[in-house]
Amino acid sequence: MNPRIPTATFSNNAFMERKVLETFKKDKWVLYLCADLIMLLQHTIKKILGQVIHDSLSIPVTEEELLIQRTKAEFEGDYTLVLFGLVKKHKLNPEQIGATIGLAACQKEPNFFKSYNLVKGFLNFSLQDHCLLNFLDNTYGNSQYGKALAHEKRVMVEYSSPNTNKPLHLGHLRNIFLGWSIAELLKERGFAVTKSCVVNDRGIHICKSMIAWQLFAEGATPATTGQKGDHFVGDYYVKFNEAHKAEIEAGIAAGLTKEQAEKEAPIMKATQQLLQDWEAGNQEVLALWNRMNQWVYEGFDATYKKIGADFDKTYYESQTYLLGKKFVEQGLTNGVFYKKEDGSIWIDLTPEGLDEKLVLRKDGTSVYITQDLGLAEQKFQEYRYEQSIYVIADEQNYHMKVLQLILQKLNKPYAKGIHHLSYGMVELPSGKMKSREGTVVDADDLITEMIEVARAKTEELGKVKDFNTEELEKLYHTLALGALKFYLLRVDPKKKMVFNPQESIDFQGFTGPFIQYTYARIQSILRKEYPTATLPMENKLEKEEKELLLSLEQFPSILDQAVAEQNPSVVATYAFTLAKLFNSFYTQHSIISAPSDASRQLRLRLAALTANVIKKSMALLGIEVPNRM
RNA sequence: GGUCCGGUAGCUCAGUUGAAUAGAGCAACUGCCUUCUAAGCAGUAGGUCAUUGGUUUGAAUCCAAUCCGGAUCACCA
Repeated sequence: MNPRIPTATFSNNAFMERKVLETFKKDKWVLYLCADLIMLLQHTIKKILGQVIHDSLSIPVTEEELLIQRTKAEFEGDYTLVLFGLVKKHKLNPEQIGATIGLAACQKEPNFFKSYNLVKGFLNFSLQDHCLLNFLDNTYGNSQYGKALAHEKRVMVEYSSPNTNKPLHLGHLRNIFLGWSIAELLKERGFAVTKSCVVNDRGIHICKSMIAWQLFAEGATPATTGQKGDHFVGDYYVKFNEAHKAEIEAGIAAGLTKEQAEKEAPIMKATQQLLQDWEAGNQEVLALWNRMNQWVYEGFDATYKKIGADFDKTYYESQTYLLGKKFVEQGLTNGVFYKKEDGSIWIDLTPEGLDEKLVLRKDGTSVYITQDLGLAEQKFQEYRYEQSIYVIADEQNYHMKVLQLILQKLNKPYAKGIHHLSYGMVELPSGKMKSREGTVVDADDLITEMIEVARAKTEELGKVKDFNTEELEKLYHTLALGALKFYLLRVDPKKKMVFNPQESIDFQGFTGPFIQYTYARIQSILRKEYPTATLPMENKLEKEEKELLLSLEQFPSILDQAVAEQNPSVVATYAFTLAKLFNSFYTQHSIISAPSDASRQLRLRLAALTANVIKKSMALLGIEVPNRM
């Protein structure tokens, strides 16, 4: 029989227990989280210590007031209560209350706390091994570990949202990996998620590609050239810019100013004409527009498939760009907007410290913000979301602020649920990527290069010589995308990052393949032997075993943290730390040849649970793990 | 100029709801494959946490000022 475990949170029923928390982290956006209380040791410790402090010192404390952290490696213990807060608030002596609390806690729950020690204001507790063994035995075979029960909170995550005039580049990849991962993290923690994509399929940019195609293609198509559709169309966008540049130079040579030359360039005038024809519904123009967009979509789909991105709903700007006009009428009637003499319509955001903002041009056409207003409404009508997350680069911080503010002023109930997941741009050592100057790192090219690197490394190591071609291709793909996705997701989204194409993405250290490798190693053991029988509770834990277990136990709260902060790098860092802990354990202790049956059962379970958690963590980042590599 | 974001080891980054001697990876150097996969492990070296002042028992973290870098403030999207 298992020893008694001293709180209700460890009972079987507690597995179903849920708690809804409100988390405010940095921004005012409210997020509801569900935490499975069963596994959270920290929570249990707080509960016990709160009671102990109340009983032994007659001080009422809330759990929020207690600061519990993992004990630093150089001190003895597992978890530490930091006493300074209590000491300050109640003007107490840390030596005295530390001793009192430590003693009382160990006496009250001897099956939970093994011992305590006091160093300055830090009260360190060691936990009884069997608490952790119990956790391990209950969890190791559970592939659902980390998953929260479903609840009714609906969230929409919009990401990718490309223009249709050029192929996806490295910046899109950061956006896509981020958006996809956040959506999966939300799902894992019980949210009902809709992944959406807004395709900017109309406007001057696509007309540029169209005009260049008309002028220079001589009827060529992706089919006749064998080129991927998005690249094909992107090439004409580049050709437009080359032609435009030449015409500008000619204009300047003829005595025009730069601005005049840009505007008056024949190819630019033709492009504007094309846009007007498009808006007027010119059949021929629409046919070409449809045809070229179709080429692009085929290209995008191939890339999405390759990187494992998917969407539940796609909005096309051509179908939604007029929606916002209703808003403008509404806002005019209730006085939120006002009309200037020339007929243009504005909103005054100066009371909020922003500027006056145009919402409708004097010719009655809508601007960028107008479209987004309409689309927000459309999304809400269709999905009744409580939160709507926009994964958009930080250059649009102002735009998103304005969008939310206008919706608030219009009293839209969904305004407060709008959240801009703002991420930093990916730059090159030479600075920003510029598609006009051809300095972008193309997504497809980059993936191809990564696959080559994966192939070279794998061949060099020669560990999978028995793999057939198909298995090898699959492995290279898994490793290449693992390296790339991890590279882009391991850093805080809001920080801009520099990508150096010269230094290829690593396969060692803090990387995807390092973690994949750890997983493959574990699988190699589990193929030989999978844990059976029962786990003897008299096992004494080695230092490395305990470290691993304490880390594994934190997994659900790591996921909550990632969701609350909207930050997959939290999961990436965790997965890396976990893999490192395992590798350290692995080199010091043999699993198959453990000193006893009891120990072997323990270590097999540790290996199995580590593999599960690694697999789940990586899956939430969109990264697959191989059984062998 | 207004607003916002950032500055931590040679490089890339963690740590920023204040807490023990500021941590990883890469690069450099030293060890470890006859034993479950060395894409690994163990170790050495590397820091004025941009600067200055303040709050505090305690500051990379909070406040103020300054310096540097970036974004944005379009009848572009």
